[in-house]
Amino acid sequence: MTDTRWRPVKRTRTFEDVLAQIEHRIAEDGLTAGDRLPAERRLAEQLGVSRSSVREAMRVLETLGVVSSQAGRGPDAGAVLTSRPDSALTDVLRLNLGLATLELREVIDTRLMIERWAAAQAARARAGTSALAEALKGMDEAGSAEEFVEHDTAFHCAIAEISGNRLIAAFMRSLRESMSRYAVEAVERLGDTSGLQADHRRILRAVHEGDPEEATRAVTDHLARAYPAAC
Amino acid sequence: MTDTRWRPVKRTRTFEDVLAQIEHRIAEDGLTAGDRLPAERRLAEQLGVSRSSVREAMRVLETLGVVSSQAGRGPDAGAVLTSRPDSALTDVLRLNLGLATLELREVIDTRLMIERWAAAQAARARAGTSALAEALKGMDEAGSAEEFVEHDTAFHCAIAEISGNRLIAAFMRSLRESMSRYAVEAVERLGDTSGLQADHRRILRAVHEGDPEEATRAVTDHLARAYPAAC
DNA sequence: ACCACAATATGGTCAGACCATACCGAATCC
DNA sequence: GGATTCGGTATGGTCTGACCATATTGTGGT
Repeated sequence: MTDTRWRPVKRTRTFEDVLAQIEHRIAEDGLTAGDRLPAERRLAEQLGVSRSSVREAMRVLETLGVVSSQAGRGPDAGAVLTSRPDSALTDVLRLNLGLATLELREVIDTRLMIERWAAAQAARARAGTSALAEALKGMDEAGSAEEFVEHDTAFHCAIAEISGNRLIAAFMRSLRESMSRYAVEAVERLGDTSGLQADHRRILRAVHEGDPEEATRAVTDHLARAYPAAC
Repeated sequence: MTDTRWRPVKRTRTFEDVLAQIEHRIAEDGLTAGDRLPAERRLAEQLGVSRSSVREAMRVLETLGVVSSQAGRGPDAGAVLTSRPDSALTDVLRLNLGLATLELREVIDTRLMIERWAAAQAARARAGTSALAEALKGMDEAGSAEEFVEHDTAFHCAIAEISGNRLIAAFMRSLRESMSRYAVEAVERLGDTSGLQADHRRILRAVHEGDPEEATRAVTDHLARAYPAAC
């Protein structure tokens, strides 16, 4: 008991230090999307760590959707700061769904919350309903459940885009992607999609005419039809 | 042109293959939180790749909140499957806010959406208002803006917990954490917190009495007071 | 039975090498 | 002079092998 000193319970791993340094530098230097980070070897030298640790930090940043790495030479090469929260959110949701720690019910409720909000906002914005009409046409012409769901996703994501909130739009896309498997199953179980299409047309009309309350109601009814067990 | 064959535009990096394999195995074997993954060296051998690639994949999985690595030996050592979407969501939001690609307005609107939903659900659940009362007391006794915000966060997160939806609760926590800096600024700018506390008491009353509509209104008014510019 | 200590399995880190990619620039050819 | 070709070079991607830190497990002595 003479030489063993207590240490902080949680030691920080090297790559975590690197992460903190990089994030600090981003805040300090006011770096934004498009700016380049130093090369891995250079960063390793600057921080006095091995390249492996820098690389692990890069993987984390890439996973979080804030850097994009590109080999080669020139202005586009190296680690460039970006901002793609989509894939990160999607991965988080998909993997946690796969581990069965989130129940489908929770995801569907979340989706309902977002769709209601987005539809109301879109009705207030009253812009760009052409994307909605196009998705509607795609669903009409769909030959399989997968194809139908694909355009259905486009329809609902377009509403979120129109709402103007990129965070919510990204979250919407992630939710749809992570549960696309279940959506296909739901459509197949339903068989007939004419009811869903009637709902879609009602939503489109409400958005086009700028009626937030009706849009909210329409979306609520739509999801109640799509997921009868959960709602 | 005799031997150079075209390759798919996007080559997959080794660690991405490893990720896919692991995710596939999770789905295939029905692994859930608590189960262990093979050791890094063993996994590398099984998949025929280097340990570095396996480690980079582990970093990604850890970032996404689905594995937790522990050195040493025994049943708790190694890579264990978990499910902690919180830190992953928080990091995604915080870093993307830091890159100024998400505007504060978008985050606040998202928060408003979630809080309205959560308050209504909590009022329907009518359970566990003791955590709310405790947070309220903490805010009363707070000596600084930081301390006030800390208990304020606890209050609002508790509402999300009561709602019973873990995904939305996790998202709420992440939103609060990633914008805690701005919350402190807002409280300091406001100076007097008595108005906020009156709002909190009104929210608590609505939840306790099981009045979803009043809870929604109370939350809306509260956030309008907290972020006057954004609402 | 207990305790001290070695063995071992695990993640964490490092150094150095080599490959693949893509730009840059100089040499070459027309 | 302009276009083309080809080597140089900076970058990320991968591998190997070693060593360290940590924590359990086994073993031997008391």
